[in-house]
Amino acid sequence: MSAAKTPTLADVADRAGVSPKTASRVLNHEGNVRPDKVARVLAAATELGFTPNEFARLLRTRGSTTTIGVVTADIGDPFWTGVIRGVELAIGDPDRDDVGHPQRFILSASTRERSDREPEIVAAMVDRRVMALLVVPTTTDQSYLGALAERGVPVVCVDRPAAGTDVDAVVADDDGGARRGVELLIAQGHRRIAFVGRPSVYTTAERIAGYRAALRAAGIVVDDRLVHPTITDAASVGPIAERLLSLDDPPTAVFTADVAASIGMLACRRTRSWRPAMVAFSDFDAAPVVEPTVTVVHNDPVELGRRAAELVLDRLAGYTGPPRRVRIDTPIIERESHLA
Amino acid sequence: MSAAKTPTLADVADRAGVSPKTASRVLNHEGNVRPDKVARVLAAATELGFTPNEFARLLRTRGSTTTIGVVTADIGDPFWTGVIRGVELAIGDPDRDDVGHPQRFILSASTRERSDREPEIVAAMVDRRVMALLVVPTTTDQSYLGALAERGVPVVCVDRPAAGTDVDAVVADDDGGARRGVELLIAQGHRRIAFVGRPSVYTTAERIAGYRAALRAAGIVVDDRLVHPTITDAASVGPIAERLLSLDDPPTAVFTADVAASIGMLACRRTRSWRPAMVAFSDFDAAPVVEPTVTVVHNDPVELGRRAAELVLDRLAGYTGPPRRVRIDTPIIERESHLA
DNA sequence: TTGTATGCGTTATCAA
DNA sequence: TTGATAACGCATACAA
Repeated sequence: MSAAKTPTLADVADRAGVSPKTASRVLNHEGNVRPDKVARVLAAATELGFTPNEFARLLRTRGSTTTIGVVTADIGDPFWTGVIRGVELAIGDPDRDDVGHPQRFILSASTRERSDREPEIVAAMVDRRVMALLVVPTTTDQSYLGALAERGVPVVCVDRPAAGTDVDAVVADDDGGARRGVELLIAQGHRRIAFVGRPSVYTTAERIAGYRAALRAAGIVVDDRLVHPTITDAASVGPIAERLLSLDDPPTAVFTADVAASIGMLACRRTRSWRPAMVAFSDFDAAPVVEPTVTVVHNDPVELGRRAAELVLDRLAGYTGPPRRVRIDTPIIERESHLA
Repeated sequence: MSAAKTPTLADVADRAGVSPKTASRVLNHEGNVRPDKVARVLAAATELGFTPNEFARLLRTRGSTTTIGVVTADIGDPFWTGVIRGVELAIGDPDRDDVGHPQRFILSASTRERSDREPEIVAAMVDRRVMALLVVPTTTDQSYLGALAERGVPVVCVDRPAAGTDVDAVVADDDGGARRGVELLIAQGHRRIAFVGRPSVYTTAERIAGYRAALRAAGIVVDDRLVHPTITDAASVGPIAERLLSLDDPPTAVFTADVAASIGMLACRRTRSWRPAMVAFSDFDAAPVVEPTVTVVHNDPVELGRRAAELVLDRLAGYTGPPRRVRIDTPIIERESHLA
């Protein structure tokens, strides 16, 4: 509205009766300025409401921003906002050694259904000179990220490793977590254990692998009719439960591979007479308060984001070693639902 | 690592054998360039891997970014990430009339415990020339936002109105929602109804107001020993439940004012023999699947964020009217827990 | 301690 | 259709 042109450093200098350079010195606390001029410049800056133009500054200093780019998959899933929360926590952590760092920001965008936009979004973020990038890979090829890392932009993949290139990555122990979860059910004597979850390129595959490994180790043959990595939301668990129940030899236990599957399964327990034992991948708010309380494999998006941000901060702090892989533990939280 | 200097427009122009301006024309699709030169420039840009320096461009064009700044309170609360999700959805909505808009981003930061940082963060975002600002007010005075709005930066407050200035705001119907929720309990014959929730400047006050209004309207005198806007997390509900139960005349129903209170209350129901009727403010994943299913006042952070972003987009599209207040409905979702 | 001249990478102006 | 030149706002090098 008001066209009141944003005041520049030159305006401040004029008003203070000094040269632009002196004003710059004052505002950047370089010292070597007479106290009275310091006062005049400061006063002028306040009166004018001067705020430095970050673009001009960064253009001149060839610096990068204090911003970390975060590219997630569909933002509709609270899991990814949990990751963002973890990044927030890490970059604002006062315990890190680089105290007095400037305010850091998160520049976020999600690919939303169209994973082909992933490279575009990354490119746009690089144009905006983000100081680092966190990417949840959704495409089948992240080789374009390698070029970035070589250009000196720290890149970390989250939740899944990058395909086609070797960059830092933070992933959860999907395989091991699923395996331990299913083992818990096997230890209760179950031999017919269903797998229910949503389809996903990497993580679901890993969890299915863990599920199969646990069964194989126990000498149980995998029945593919029990494996349903096909749900879209909690509601879609209902029909799957029907099909499972209609089998000659229905499962006596269920491993739910994500929160949606778990919520859906709980709904089935309520509305149907079916009461299978249950272990869930990913903890959720209600798990400790429903009846029975739900035993889960803890999969913490916040921790994922936090560790990823820490890898980034390490690189920004000077680490130049080879790409690192961090695997976040997925410990079992034993509650009641795995008991027969 | 590799110091491979980022190629500039001049580099592209050199390689294509044209002037920088011509290269610029081509890259910005300004037209009026001979086809063969267009091809040469495009080829050179690709070969060099040229990406424009956004800072230089914005400096020159005096433009603002395509970024919306979002300042939230403590990012530890999933409610705020829900708001961010809503903003994401709105700014990426292909149904809006401004199709073909450039990739828009969210620049986010949270004040984390220290609400005094709110103005600093806003200032830093303005220095970064965000095209608009969404703020969840945490301080007691947002008059500094008024100046911003006058400078032409669209500002929208989310969840709570700004104090000390009149800017766009999107808030939930906290008062009405709480009132309707409590009325539901009164209709079931309850007259001793407790209020449990976390302290908060604005929203909790509104919800308590609704709670009181409902009681007053029913001729029930408010007993302050039943009002506990003091929890910090779900676990802190336990001691409060003890105190409520130790009263001569314990409540027969509870209104939980936020998700933490609701989860905490569910835990109390499990671990104690106390089974009060219950209505909760804010829906949560497990509400439809616990026993009994929880009747809630629906408070949708995603909708809050979405509407806020829409106000912003309206202003960016040219709306220059007076500040608007949007109140998001908080409809009751009747399930079972309100029944005695 | 202070100021002048120059350049960062891009676009705008205007003349050719 | 093209290109030389200036300017955006700031910081750096170098002088004074």
